[in-house]
Amino acid sequence: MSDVARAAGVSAMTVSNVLTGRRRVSPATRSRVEQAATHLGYELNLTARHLRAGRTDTVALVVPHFDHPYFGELAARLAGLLAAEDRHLVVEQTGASREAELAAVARARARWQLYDGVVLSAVGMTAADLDAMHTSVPLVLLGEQEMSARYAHVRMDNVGGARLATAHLLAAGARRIAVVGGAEPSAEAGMMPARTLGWSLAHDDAGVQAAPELIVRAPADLTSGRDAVRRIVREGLDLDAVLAVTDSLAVGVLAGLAEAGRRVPDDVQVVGFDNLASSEFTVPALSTVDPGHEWLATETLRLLEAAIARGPAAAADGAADVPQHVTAPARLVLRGTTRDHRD
Amino acid sequence: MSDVARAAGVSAMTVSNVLTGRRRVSPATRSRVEQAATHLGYELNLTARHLRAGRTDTVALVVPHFDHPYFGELAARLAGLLAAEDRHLVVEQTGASREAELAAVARARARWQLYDGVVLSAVGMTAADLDAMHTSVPLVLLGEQEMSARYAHVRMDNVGGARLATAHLLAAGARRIAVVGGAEPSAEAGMMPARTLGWSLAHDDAGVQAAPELIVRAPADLTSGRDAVRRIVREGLDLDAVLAVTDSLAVGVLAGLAEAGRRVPDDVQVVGFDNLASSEFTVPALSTVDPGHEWLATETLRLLEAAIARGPAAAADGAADVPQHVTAPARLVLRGTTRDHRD
DNA sequence: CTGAAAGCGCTAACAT
DNA sequence: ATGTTAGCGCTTTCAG
Repeated sequence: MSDVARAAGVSAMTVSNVLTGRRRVSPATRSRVEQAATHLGYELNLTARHLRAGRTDTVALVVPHFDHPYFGELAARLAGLLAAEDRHLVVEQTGASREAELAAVARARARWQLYDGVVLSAVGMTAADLDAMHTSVPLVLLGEQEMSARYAHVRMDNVGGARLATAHLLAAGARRIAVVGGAEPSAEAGMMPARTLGWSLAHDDAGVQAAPELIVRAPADLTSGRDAVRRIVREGLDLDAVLAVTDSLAVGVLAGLAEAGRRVPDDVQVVGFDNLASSEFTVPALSTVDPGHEWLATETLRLLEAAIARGPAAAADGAADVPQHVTAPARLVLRGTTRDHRD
Repeated sequence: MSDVARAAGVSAMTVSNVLTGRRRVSPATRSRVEQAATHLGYELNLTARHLRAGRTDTVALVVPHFDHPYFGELAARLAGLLAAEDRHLVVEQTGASREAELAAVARARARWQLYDGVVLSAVGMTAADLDAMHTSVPLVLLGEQEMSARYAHVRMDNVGGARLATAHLLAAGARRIAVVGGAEPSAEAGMMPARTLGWSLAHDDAGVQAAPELIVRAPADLTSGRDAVRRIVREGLDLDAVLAVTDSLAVGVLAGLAEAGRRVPDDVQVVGFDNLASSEFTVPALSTVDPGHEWLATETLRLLEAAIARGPAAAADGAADVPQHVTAPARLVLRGTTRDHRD
């Protein structure tokens, strides 16, 4: 920068002023500076500006794995909202497992200071892990960990959404509903247990006995969805519907059912959860639970703004002005993998 | 940091030494420092370190849009490779259109200095745009722009891949092959023209007349794939196969064909291009061109390393040691949307 | 093994 | 409208 200043015959301060536009600079000087800058191929050093300013106008979204469409969609939404105020979004990855997440978070404490705020989507961390994590960086948590009082938290209505979906299947006549990606039902233990709880509650609501052997454990990916169906078929389990706890699983389930020659929705109905953009385009089109994407993104940023406003200092202590915990409203999207109600 | 130093009764320098491990520190001092740091909740300021060091150990992948599975997969691969050497990957988005890309690139010149190197995946920029873009940041280009001599460039074999796929369709008996996402055939004008050229050349190879009315223009997304089929059906166009220039389009095409009651592959065969992870799970499973993902990621980083080693200074001038341009080898992956050869 | 000084490149605050 | 000074928080270099 001083090179440019020298070339233009002014001080570094004036160059800075031209670049930021913060102070009035006479047109003549301005153009001399601009010429000199172009001529020298000068590029502002943001690292230095950030150090000086103590802020970076950048928010990070930290996700378990880059390669998951859900986070891509979320990132795009957040980036859109941030761009409107001239701020940037960068996406970083932790690495899915609890261990990887903890390691990443440990390393990240320092790293996150590079950002004005962080949206952390943690899948493997427990509430205890979160409490052990101290960071002064304004943070919003996304996901299904138990609430940590120290950080703002945005979550989906997993129980409600799964309950809605299962209720629809039951109303459409299904009586043997497998929950692929299921787990021990619980509102507290993560996404899979919560969605399984919704499945279970819907059965109670309808006065139908839920069959525990239809809880099919599976990681939330495409391959596992197909494998789950193969397993079900191999074991000769009777079923007339599937609640897949994620759309990725549902896509795998559809592939598995096709492979097994089961017709969807005539023989087996399927409902997913997430309403990914691609889910409208499966054959048949996937019925699914929409977790309230827009709402989630907007609310996440609102809470992050609040955390940033509270200041990095306050982020760590349970200030009077407590971080909020909100739940997005889920909504059922009916397409071609379910039959109509019979009522 | 000076706070920690004071609390531990040492100098800031010693704190730094404890943190970096670069110099020997006596165990006693080390533990005093560590205690003080934990006690004060001290977090190293990376911005300052980066300013001082002139490097950030971070590489950025800049993509048109977060919400595209192809880039998610690429990012995951690059992150994996980088993590092995304790370096970080962040993903940023430009915004798909040429205008957005140019604006982003203009703003980005300064921004990219935050990184040791940048992998830029540009879809809308022309060679002229690239030449107009001066940056001292080590850069590798991904995509189908004409080669810019100034930057290393990794591309897919679009022409070869599409030619391979089309040849297979022709050999399997198809004679009316629509190219969805097609364009004026050309090796120079971007991904769509290149893949359309492959389609055209395969016809020449087989001595079959390619029907120009079967070039169906469409942006590369799911909806457009379905819309393209709807248009084809509405216009009563005769066809027995589709080359979709991306897997996303192909998925939309499959949805459109299902909607129109055309059986795949009996009535219409379909081949995509990209081999996304999800493409194995369509019904029927999508036959597609694999652009050599692994190879692409590895090669990209190799070239980026070279650019970084050449140094930021050299990035701008056409040094003796010229940046390289490489093309990944494409491979046909046959699954359920194509019929077998009849030869 | 530890410390003091200096500076990375920028900009707020205070001159002029 | 422009310049001077000082300092953001770290680490390299040179001294002890």
